[in-house]
Amino acid sequence: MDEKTYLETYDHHHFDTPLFSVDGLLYTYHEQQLKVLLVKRSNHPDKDKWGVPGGFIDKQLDNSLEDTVTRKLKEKTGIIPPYIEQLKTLGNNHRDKRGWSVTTCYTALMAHQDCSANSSAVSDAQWVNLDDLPEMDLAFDHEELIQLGRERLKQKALYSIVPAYALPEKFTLPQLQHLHELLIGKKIQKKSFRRRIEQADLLIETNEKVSDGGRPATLYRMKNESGGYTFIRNLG
Amino acid sequence: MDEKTYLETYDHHHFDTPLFSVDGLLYTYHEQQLKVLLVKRSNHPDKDKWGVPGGFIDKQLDNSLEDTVTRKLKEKTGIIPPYIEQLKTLGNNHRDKRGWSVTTCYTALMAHQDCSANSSAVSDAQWVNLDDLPEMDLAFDHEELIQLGRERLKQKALYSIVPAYALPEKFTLPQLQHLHELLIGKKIQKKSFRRRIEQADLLIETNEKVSDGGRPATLYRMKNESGGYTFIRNLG
DNA sequence: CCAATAGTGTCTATCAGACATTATCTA
DNA sequence: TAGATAATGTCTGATAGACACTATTGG
Repeated sequence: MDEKTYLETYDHHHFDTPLFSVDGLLYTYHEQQLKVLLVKRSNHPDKDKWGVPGGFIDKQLDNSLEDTVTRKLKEKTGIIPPYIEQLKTLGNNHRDKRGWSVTTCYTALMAHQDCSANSSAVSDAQWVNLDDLPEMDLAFDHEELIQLGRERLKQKALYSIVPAYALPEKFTLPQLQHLHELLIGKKIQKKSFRRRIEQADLLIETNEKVSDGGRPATLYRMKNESGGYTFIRNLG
Repeated sequence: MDEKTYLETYDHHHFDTPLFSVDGLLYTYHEQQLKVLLVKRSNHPDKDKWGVPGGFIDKQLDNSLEDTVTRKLKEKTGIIPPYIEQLKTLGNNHRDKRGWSVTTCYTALMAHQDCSANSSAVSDAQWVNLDDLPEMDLAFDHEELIQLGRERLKQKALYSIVPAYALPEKFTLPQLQHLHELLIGKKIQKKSFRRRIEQADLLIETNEKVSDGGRPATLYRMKNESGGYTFIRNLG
């Protein structure tokens, strides 16, 4: 049989294909805490449990996996998060009651204020503090996935300023530093933190300042390419 | 409908599932060059072209994606490579003529000498120098995948000694350094390279030495946990 | 001896850690 | 002015880069 004939008679249902989904682990930083977006499942299995946004690819709508995760996250937040990166693909025969199942997970970051799920009209999506997850009995292995994403963010905090995407467009250095400290799990020397950011020229200083009870802090914006910058030496 | 009824009547063929495969990018170092294992495709599509080892999951044989890639690599090499790590999942509607297709790729390393594909009896698998790939017209997007894996290995070379898994069990520091230089694409200071490995106590010195025309070099073995060690400061 | 490769000594530059000091706001 | 928070100055320590030097083999 030549390839043309093969393709004409090909039916992908013949293959031993697992269930395949795409999940988006969307984190943000709000009120000094790290939060993740959860949605209430409206379908079986694990109906009515909370889980991360995600679902199946739509062969009509999506040209790539990135399209799928972007579409799913936009459905729940109203916007496309400014930072989306593939985390890991998990596949085995026990994570889903329906049998062999694969999920490709993405880590995403956005500002809390930019998310329409904050609206009181939305009841099937909410930001949840990561410390509160153990009591929530999430769907499938989603709690494990969220911890995996958090580990990745910790690494990012050690050698980049990617966590800044979890902040509003304009933010202060003390805010960013606190977020990094939260992710890394220990205090950072203020001087070290500022030095490396200044030397790598990653931020744009604005004229604005905001006060938090003491001397007002300068607001900064990220430069376009700063998310891709990696320091040659880690913090911690 | 309750969950029990749902699961009893569930048929995964109802879903808009893409084709899903697992690929193993297996690299090694031999005769001063970086090589990747290719196998000749025996089935459509892209029949008779060369590509990386991989295939579909087998719901009977595999409990996880790692099982799948391990099984596929063992089929072609005779052993399970000592280093296997997930690289990336690529999914879109144009990489496979059959339509929407997803592949989860793993990067793997092993010693050239340990691979039974070197046997003259094997004609459907071969190690190919990475520089020779452009002339080979590989199947699907496999050339791109191989470059992605190579990029990841370059990063590993900057902050770990993971590339050592591409060498025989016993190897010399000049061998390892040359492999790192190949991956990074530039010369490393001999002193810097040795210092960091010694300080982190990553290798076991053997009594044996091998000569390469000058003063014989000491053979070393990796410690068990050394693959997981990351330096806090990069080379380069 | 020389050529070749392995391995060390040592100086410098860079950058994170520590921590004291100064600056700028509000009450 | 006191209290709080932001931002800086400056010393130390760790470690990579540079490069000269010594060591050990074969011919």
